[in-house]
Amino acid sequence: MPHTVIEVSRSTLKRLPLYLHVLEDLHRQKQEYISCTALALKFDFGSIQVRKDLEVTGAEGTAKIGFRISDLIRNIKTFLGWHNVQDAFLVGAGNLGKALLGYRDFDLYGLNIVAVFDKDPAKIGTRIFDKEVMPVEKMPGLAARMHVNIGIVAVSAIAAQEVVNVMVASGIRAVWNFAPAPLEIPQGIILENARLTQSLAVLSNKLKCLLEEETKESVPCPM
Amino acid sequence: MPHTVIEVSRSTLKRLPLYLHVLEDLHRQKQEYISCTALALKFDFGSIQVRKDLEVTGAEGTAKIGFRISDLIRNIKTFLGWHNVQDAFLVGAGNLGKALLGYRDFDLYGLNIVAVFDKDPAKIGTRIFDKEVMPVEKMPGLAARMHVNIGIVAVSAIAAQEVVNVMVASGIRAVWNFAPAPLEIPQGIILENARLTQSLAVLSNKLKCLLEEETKESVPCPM
DNA sequence: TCTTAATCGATATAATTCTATCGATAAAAC
DNA sequence: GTTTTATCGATAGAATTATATCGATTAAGA
Ligand SMILES: NC(=O)c1ccc[n+]([C@@H]2O[C@H](COP(=O)([O-])OP(=O)(O)OC[C@H]3O[C@@H](n4cnc5c(N)ncnc54)[C@H](O)[C@@H]3O)[C@@H](O)[C@H]2O)c1
Ligand SMILES: NC(=O)c1ccc[n+]([C@@H]2O[C@H](COP(=O)([O-])OP(=O)(O)OC[C@H]3O[C@@H](n4cnc5c(N)ncnc54)[C@H](O)[C@@H]3O)[C@@H](O)[C@H]2O)c1
Repeated sequence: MPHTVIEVSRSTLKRLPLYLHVLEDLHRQKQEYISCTALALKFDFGSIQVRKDLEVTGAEGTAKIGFRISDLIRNIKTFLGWHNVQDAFLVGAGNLGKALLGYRDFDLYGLNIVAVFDKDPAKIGTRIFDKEVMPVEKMPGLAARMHVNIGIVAVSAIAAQEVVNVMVASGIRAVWNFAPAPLEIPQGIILENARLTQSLAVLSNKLKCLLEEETKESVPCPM
Repeated sequence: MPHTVIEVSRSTLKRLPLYLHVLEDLHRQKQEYISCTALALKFDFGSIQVRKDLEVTGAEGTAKIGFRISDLIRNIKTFLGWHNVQDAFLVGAGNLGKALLGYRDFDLYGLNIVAVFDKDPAKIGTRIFDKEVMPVEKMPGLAARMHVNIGIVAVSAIAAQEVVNVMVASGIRAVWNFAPAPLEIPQGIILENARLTQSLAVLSNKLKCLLEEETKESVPCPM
């Protein structure tokens, strides 16, 4: 029997953590069930969207009462791979790198930063959130030994490609990139860009439209 | 004559900063022109996509040689509203807040953080990247006086709604939210969520599929 | 017990977004 | 000077994604 490939859109994938956060909140408040209708109220999209998204995780609801929250949480986490926390290397102990190191909730999102690397001699050897900053040269050896699959790029754009190359050579399977540069990566390695500027671009454009609309009146701006 | 409303998709808006970064890089290297074909090589989508995106900014190219890079940069920045830098307030002087304060490139992206607020008495009065942390109570007065339109939320999820409410009451027009909580906001105010976990979710899911595919062989996983 | 109302699950339709095609144009090659 | 090639700009078509509809199901109320 041919195992049918379930197509999961990127959009759906990106909505799942939104649901998860709300669901964990409700779970802490001891609520047991929720309907798609109720869940959708928290967002600016509809209940059908929510139901369709939850469907891909294999969740099953009951008519009239909805879904069991604990089931949904488990299903979403399993679907995303967040039930098993993955170890990760972080390269770049700068402003952003420090923030990521200090983020307490990554374990909820399946991520555990186990080591930090930098190339600045002034930073190497110092400790940030109880982790020693190591020279990049140590990465290949450690990656193999510790079976680390995820590499986080938090260096300047100019250095990003070089860092990724080292990561790939070290056996890293997935790269989470915070630098604004487009990176080249061999086939079979996962690359995901976390670009703040994308989000900022949407905000800026909307604000520009809003402000323009106010000064010159009757300037149409799509919202 | 009816001014036709140009529909700009969110997807297009989010790709524009990607182009911008590459273009500014090429500009520094004194390259004068680029074709959509060449630009698209940097990304995992095609040249037609690039051309269609650039079109919305009003850019005009020349057959055989492509677009003048300086024109493209100007057009994109104008379209996003990044040619005029907007002042912004940041609330939450924690790990992430500090990283944002220390980010040198925001001026390139039309953003200038002019003040920082927190509610922790231990932090109030301290200086971070040469900016004094102020109590949240001071925001309403300052916002009106300084005509600040953008508010950045970098507090814990539990406090985010409360902070946004103060921002809105202070006359903030656009909110850039880093907390994972869904926020309620009145009609007419812009809300943009910068959620790292969305990006992480895509990465995690892909990695999970990759790893599963390896252990049990012949498990199909959509990529 | 029977009716009502809310919700799920599946299917169908609509909207959006991406990709391909083709003539026009401008530079380069011949 | 003519041909060739690369690219733009516009339009048409395909694919993807979001939304609506409808019967089935289950709990609650009459
Ligand atoms: N700070 C932010 O809020 C923010 C926001 C969005 C994007 N980013 C991006 O994240 C990246 C880091 O930003 P930042 O503000 O932390 O910069 P930063 O300058 O504070 O830190 C960069 C760190 O990377 C290290 N580094 C540079 N080249 C290296 C190399 N080849 N190998 C190892 N380490 C190297 C530096 O020594 C430094 O410690 C940049 O690409 C930036 O554009 C930052
Ligand atoms: N650190 C990261 O890398 C990271 C990544 C993704 C998302 N986030 C999100 O960003 C937010 C901040 O994260 P963080 O790591 O900086 O947390 P943090 O605890 O280091 O900082 C939070 C800051 O907000 C302040 N604060 C709390 N309630 C406040 C209120 N009502 N008014 C004013 N200030 C208040 C606290 O005093 C503290 O200084 C969180 O919602 C977190 O989920 C952080």
